Amino acid sequence: MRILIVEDEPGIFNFLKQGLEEESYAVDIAEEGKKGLEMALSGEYDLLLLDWMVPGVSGIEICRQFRKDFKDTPVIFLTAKDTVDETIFGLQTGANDYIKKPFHFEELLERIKVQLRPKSGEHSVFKLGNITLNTSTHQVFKAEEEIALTQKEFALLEYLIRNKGLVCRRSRIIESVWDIHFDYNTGVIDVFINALRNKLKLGKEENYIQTVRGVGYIAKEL
Amino acid sequence: MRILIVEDEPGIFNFLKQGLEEESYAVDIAEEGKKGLEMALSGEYDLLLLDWMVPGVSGIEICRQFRKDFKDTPVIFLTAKDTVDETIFGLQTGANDYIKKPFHFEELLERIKVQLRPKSGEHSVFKLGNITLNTSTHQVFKAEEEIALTQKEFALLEYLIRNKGLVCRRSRIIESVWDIHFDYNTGVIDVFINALRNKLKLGKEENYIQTVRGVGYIAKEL
DNA sequence: TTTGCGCCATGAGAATTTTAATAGTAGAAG
DNA sequence: CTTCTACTATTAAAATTCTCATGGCGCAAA
Repeated sequence: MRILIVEDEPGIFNFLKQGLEEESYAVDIAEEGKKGLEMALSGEYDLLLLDWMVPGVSGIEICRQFRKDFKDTPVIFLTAKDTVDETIFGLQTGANDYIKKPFHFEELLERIKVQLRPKSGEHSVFKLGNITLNTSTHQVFKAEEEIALTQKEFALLEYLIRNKGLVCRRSRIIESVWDIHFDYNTGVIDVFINALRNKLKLGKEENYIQTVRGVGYIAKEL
Repeated sequence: MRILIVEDEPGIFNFLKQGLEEESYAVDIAEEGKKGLEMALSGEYDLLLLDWMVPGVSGIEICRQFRKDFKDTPVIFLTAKDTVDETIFGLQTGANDYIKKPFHFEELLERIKVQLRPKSGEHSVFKLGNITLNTSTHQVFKAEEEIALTQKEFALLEYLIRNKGLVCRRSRIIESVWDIHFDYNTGVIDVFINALRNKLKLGKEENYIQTVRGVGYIAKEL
């Protein structure tokens, strides 16, 4: 999932960029309104985080322009406490949510997830090369052949495919798939990656799940 | 967790009540403003859901009065689309969030969870009789003795204790602890309840985890 | 190119989790 | 009070998941 942040304060956008990237979002920054609008209109993004007060074109103007072309992409405003009442105007121009500064990162994350959920929920079928994964039936196919996977194997594959093309860090995999948030020190991931590669018969020609040395794994088309 | 809904339309409050109770919240309804304020001020609730347009004392007035005594209890407004701009005024008077009608139940649920999270996060130690469960160290004690539990055993016990005093339906347990949201047809819960009762040595005198025939289980003080 | 280090792959065994079968029990019906 | 039925308790075995040890391999430095 790609997120565009339009925000001029480095303290804030660096904090956001780092945090969101750790959550496996792909993040771009625009420090100024005109550039932000231009990037937003490129259509590359799944969600916009707009600062209310940004130099150049205002956040609300970006939102309005953006909405002309993109009716479904969620927009969240970051607003200072004392401009909350203006922000409501932003909501009327098509923003989906706003969050008051200072905010807890966790809360922002929740709101982002809420906004992105309906869209990702629509698609219950994901593809990776000739592999098809269906989250509603919990089935996996390699070409025409159904592959029987266990719960954890399925969950791991789903995580990798949902983040197709993005490097998945071990720590993030452990958190998302195993729900372990504390002293992480285990080799389970390797074992299950191994199991997936075997069951899916991924040889050298079909190396869809690649190792990223020192970091984790990545699922990608060849 | 106890939630008070102040809302006059039966169609809405019944829908909310049922949905939230399925999520193991305890829900009360006030169909009218004066009664709603009175109930809110009783201090029994962990969260308020206020309709903006409610007969008698207005939602915003309830919120303002309530805030005088309860600084930390979250308040969420349910607002019709065409009164959004007034709602901002509600946010300024101390509401924590609002949601536009018509809304997706899932989204409301997320927002409720967000608001309740910080409070429940504060406490990492839960008690049930002489049993102590610590979520940050992942330890469980029966009186002074530490009891070694496996992951699933711990998760199940945590779920039961977090919902202490409330009946936990099998379907909810399966969803929360096992993360299974589809055709549920298994006897795992029974097996793990059994394991917990054994490990915690719950005899007839210390029947902290009781069976609710046909529904599920309940953890309660004696 | 060779060496050395550290990370990853792999396989086997241990522990946990799940299934499935049987026995037991509460509550309804007769 | 007895019987029947449906649900729960308990146990053992099967399946999955996890740990651990060993060997292999990539990458960097010499």
